[in-house]
Amino acid sequence: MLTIGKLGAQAGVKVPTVRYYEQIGLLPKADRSAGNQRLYSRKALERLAFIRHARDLGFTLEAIRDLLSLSDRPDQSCAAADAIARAQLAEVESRLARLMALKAELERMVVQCAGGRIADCRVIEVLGDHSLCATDHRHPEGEHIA
Amino acid sequence: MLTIGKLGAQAGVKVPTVRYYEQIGLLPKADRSAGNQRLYSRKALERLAFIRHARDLGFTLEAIRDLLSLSDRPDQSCAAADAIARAQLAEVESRLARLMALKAELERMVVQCAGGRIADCRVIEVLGDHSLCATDHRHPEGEHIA
DNA sequence: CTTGAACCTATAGTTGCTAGAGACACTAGG
DNA sequence: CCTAGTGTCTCTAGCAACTATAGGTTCAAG
Repeated sequence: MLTIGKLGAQAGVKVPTVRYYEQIGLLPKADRSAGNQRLYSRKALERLAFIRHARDLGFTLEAIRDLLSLSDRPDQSCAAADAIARAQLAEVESRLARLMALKAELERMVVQCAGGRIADCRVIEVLGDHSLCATDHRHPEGEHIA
Repeated sequence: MLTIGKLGAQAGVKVPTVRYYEQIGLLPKADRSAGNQRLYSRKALERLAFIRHARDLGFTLEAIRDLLSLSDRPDQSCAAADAIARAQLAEVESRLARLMALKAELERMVVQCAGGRIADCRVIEVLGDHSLCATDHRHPEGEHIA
């Protein structure tokens, strides 16, 4: 049995975050010691590592909740898990495309700032004029960059 | 003079967001009509477009606050603006690198899910085992991961 | 003149944590 | 056995950057 500190260290998750995951029901309520301290099994560590890894991959806690509930019923088709991962992949690809465009624009901005005065600064100028922008900045559903 | 709705529409910013920007001091307090409704000049529209564009580029509101205060004093060196833009570029490049790694891993996950049962699902499996992960997940600041 | 859209304020909710206060529990050394 | 120093407990509040809701007012069109 692990205390919350060891658990967090082994999973790479901070202690308050573990308690937070319990609070929102992503982790089950932990068993307690005689002195009311949380105790975790190896299984709990695996579950937490799963969460940690999925977070690293950019899954939302909601998606992770779904994946966890799927993995709790291992006899069903994995189509649902696949769908979640595919959606996540699409998300990542779109973020990637946007970021590459942004990188190009930022590079243009930075290159053109040659130590002049602000009045001539491309950084300010480019930011002030959307029409100079090569990127497509339409936001179909009011969503922003993560 | 524009009402808040027209302003928002022209800048591509939602009305509550405009009010929020005023509240946190990113936009100056707007003039009001006889009936207490906000009225905006062309200049205010430009300022808002600047903010919108910078947000699209991933600048934080704090960075934007700095850029705006710079652009209010156009006689100074643009070194500061350049520094902000360069920091932003570095941010974007690092996010880009991470996202590309994530994309590779997600693709691996998705490809390997061939319509089997969850028990064999790579999506779940890969998420459960950090060691299968190609990505570098080290945490630079004194975090001990076993 | 009336309807309905757009506006107003104020407050609370969102996501995914993080930080603080003040109190209790456990462990190692003397 | 005592004490010091961690680690843990609960609870509350805060962060970014909005978004949503409630309940009211103003404005422009028909």
